[in-house]
Amino acid sequence: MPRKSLTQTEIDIFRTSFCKAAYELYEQKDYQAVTMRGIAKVLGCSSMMAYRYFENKEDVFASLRAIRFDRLAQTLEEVAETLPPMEYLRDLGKAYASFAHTQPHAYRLLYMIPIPQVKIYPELVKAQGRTQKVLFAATRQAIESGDIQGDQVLLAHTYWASIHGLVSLDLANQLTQGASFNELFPAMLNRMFKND
Amino acid sequence: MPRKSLTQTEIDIFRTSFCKAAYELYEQKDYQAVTMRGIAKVLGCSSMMAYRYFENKEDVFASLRAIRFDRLAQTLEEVAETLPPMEYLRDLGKAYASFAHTQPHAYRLLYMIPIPQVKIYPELVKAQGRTQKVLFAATRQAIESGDIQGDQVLLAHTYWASIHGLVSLDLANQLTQGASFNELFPAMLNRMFKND
DNA sequence: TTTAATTAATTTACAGTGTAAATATTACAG
DNA sequence: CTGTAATATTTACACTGTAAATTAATTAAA
Repeated sequence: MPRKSLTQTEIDIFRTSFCKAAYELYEQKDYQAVTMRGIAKVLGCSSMMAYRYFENKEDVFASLRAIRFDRLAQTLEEVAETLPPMEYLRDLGKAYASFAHTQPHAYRLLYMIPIPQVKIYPELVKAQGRTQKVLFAATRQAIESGDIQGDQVLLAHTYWASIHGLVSLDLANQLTQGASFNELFPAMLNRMFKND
Repeated sequence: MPRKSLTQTEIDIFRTSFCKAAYELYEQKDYQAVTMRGIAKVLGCSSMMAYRYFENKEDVFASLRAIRFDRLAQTLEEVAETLPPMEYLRDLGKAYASFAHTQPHAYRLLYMIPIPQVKIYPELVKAQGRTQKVLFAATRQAIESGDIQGDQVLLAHTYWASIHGLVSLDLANQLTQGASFNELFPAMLNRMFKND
């Protein structure tokens, strides 16, 4: 007697297209301009559809974030593992910065828009971990091959933090003083790999 | 015949107390929870008072930002210029991280909350510049004393970016993998100053 | 084929937002 | 007092997220 429930794939399709529309709005304008009603209008459904398949607006953005984190992870995973390991590390850094540079909205979403209670979105935590994993593995390789010495966790974070720092200063328009990212970044990499 | 206009100091007093109330709300909750009506209620004035002495809500936040940037600059300026210059640089880094760590809300406001059209707020640009100036001067000292070699702009940005990167990853809760900021930061400084 | 059941989806409603426009209040010069 | 000009408040509007009420749709049983 009951009406047929939606299959999981049908639900996934809706969630996916909802997220896609949401992200396009976010890219065109900004965070504040993304409204539940606006997204629904793009999809041609009622506003409340969102609340059937998402918890709330924050849940939508958590999904957007998870998707983008996974895409960043994929980008890093696709970097060829050349030898020596230091070259691989450098290529990872380049790929990371390139992702941020070519998709600034995505990068801002990942690191520069506050999300309260990250931990209640396990998919998001998982996607974050996937991104970190690549950098950590590369650092371990470089240590094991003897190219650098030191604690793995420390080295990985130092490397990551430096790149992220430069990228986010750039995206926050803080790189004044006649210093552009494209000049600073290669020089920074050279410096980091100079003597070890 | 006209009613007495407010003096500039009276206007300044209002703007200051309005900003103070706004920042307290921002600290207690978050960006979204700061509303023009809410601030006005704290001050006991009507909501529209804000619009006489501020352009709009964004203008209020630009002021909050400028105030905090100036405070960061002051913190850095107060760091004693010890010798050798490398020690001074290290102390600046510590002070910078300490500011971010003890006042995470302020730091987030400075770097991690998007503000469109920074350039139309000259006071904000000025306060940002004041902060940068200290770091740049210290780097120049270290170069002139021969403690480090290289391009001044590059070195200053590399140093700044690394610290900022670690701080902001920490505030974004991205330092998992059993690595805390308090462990990573001193080790990072040691590494940066090891061989130059 | 009608009917009852049950889920999906929409509509309505509410409290709250930023802020423009209309209104009221105040204080001085004549 | 009265006109004037500045200050301050009130009202109003178009939005927002989302809870609650309602309608629509689809199935299985009678």
